[in-house]
Amino acid sequence: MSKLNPRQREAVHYIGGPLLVLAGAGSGKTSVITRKIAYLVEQCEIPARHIAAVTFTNKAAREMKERVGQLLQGRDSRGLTVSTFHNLGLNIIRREHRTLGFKPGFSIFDDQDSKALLRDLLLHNDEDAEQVQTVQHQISTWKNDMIEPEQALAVANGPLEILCARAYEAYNRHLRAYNAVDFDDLILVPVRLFGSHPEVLERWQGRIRYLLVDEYQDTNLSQYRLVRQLVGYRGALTVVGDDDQSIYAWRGARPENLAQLQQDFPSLKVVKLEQNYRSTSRILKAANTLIANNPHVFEKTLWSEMGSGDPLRVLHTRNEDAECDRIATEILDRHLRERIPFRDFAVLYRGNHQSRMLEMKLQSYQVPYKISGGTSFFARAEIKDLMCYLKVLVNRDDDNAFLRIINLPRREIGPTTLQKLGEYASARQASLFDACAEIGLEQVLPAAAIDRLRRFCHMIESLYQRCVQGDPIAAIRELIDEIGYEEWIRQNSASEATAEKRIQNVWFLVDSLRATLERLQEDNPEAGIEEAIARLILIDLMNRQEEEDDSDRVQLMTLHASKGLEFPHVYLMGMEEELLPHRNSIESDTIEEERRLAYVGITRAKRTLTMTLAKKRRQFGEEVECAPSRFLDELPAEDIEREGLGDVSPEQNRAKGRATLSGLRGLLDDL
DNA sequence: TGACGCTGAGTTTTT
DNA sequence: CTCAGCGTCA
Repeated sequence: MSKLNPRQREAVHYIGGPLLVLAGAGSGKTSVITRKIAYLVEQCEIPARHIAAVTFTNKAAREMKERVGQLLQGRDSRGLTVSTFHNLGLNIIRREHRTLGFKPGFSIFDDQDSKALLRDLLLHNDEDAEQVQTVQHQISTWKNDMIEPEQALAVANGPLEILCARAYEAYNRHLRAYNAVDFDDLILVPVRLFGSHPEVLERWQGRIRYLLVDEYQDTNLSQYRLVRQLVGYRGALTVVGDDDQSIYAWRGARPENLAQLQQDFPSLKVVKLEQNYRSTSRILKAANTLIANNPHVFEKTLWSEMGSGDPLRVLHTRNEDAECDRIATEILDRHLRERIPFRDFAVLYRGNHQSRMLEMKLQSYQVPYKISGGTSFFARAEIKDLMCYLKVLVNRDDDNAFLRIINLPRREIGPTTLQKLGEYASARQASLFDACAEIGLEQVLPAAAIDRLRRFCHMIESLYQRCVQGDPIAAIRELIDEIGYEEWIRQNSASEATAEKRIQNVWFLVDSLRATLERLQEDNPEAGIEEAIARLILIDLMNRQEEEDDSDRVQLMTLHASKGLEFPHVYLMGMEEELLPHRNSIESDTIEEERRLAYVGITRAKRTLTMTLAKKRRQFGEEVECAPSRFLDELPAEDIEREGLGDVSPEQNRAKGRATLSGLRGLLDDL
């Protein structure tokens, strides 16, 4: 992809003012962003350190960085910022922590941490902790909408919202006390800082002289504000996005931010990328006609030069068993007959639960597959444990992390001791860690308990000393040995094999920490273990592990997870009312986002697309009749082959899959 | 601490 | 139906 098409070139070369690039699926938007960065550095002579590109995921940032590095080949890319919104926010908070009143080495609360904190707070107020999830979600929504606790309380409607608003206030107060921020704060705190300290904002505006934003349709209100603040009125901005691929409104994304740009910048230039380099024209035609049913601010029609390709197929099956069986046998068949590698197939679905039956079928036919999604690296218990040790190491006020590891491995410190300690600490306005050292504690706890607590604190303290004075990575390795963590994992694992895997994860984390620290020190020799740990909290190591594992497997994932990816052969299962337009979306009348979800699924396919649906489905124990998805009626009938409807009975249809399978035996014998 | 049984929910998910 | 989360009991 060394040649840019005229539209792409226009998007790369236009630097006269704010630019919106409407990049259809598969139109080479990453090329445009990376080429534009290179262009800015080489042709416009903007030093790389004054350019920032912002993405949503670590993976996207990493890929972009790599591609820019290739383009600039040794030329000066030093100081270039390519990061996620959250990472950028983290950097801003770190640099400005003094102004913000944070102690250095603050903690970042992830989803589970904040849930735990909320549960605590709700229980304290005698509220039932049933609705932690709801409360957490509401607080996150408020934060993304930039609503402060007081405002929330003022606007709150009904007892539930009042409860949420109160919890919000307490939650924020406690975060402060822990010297911690949550994920939403990583954006929100910088925005507030810039709002109240123009001189700080000016400094950052001077540093970021050109800003590029990817996936702009996914920005929420606070991210949008951050972009606008950083850009100021200079308008040195390129945003890339696609309103038709906005599928995250349910978590605060505001696709209308795309249209909003025209009001913010009357001089906005719009470039549409409509040539698709991925799919056959039949697939694109289907995508175009489907999405034409949504209202649009910017019209766009994808086209390609990849030839018309095979018709799309819609397979009607008797039930979900037949549906999954058909997909599994057909993939196996095409793999053997047409020599298509397994990795060229993807099966996409709306909800994670849909993968279960399919997995069983794939296993029974011995088709190798890989599921993306599921528990991420950082959600694994052993990684959380170790991360909490690291968190306490850099921020002893992080009571949450403290509580997780104080008795792990077992140190004979039970709930009663911790409760007493907690009461003492909160009366003294001290963190749990600091409270352990206080003389007054001897009034409330037996000497033996205090001794055990202090032994723990002392261990952390001496570890910290070793980190600062000597080799921090070596010190952390020693710590893991010292606490007998490997032993503990072995005792608490179901099998020897899983224990080994978990131990490997632990050492992998330590090694990642080492690598992160080294990388940070390249830019800034002053960087210490604190920075590396904070950075690590944000890095999704899972992705890196996955990259290494590029074995030949069928890919299974949700439609959401498939965004940005492409596969030669795509199966889109569960094309039914209540499933693809999901039931909740039908009820809440948010069909348009569901349609975009279907659009995303269709546009993942390069060569063939097969959609499947079942007539009946077991749901919550009972059999339910399923209606075909309305989206099927919105596809061009002339490009679609239907199977299992009318001319072929469901039984014959099922037999069809089987027949090919038995034919495979012969093929196998030939090999 | 660990095993068992009850209850209730049951989209999508990144940072 | 299936699984997580919780509480109870030995």
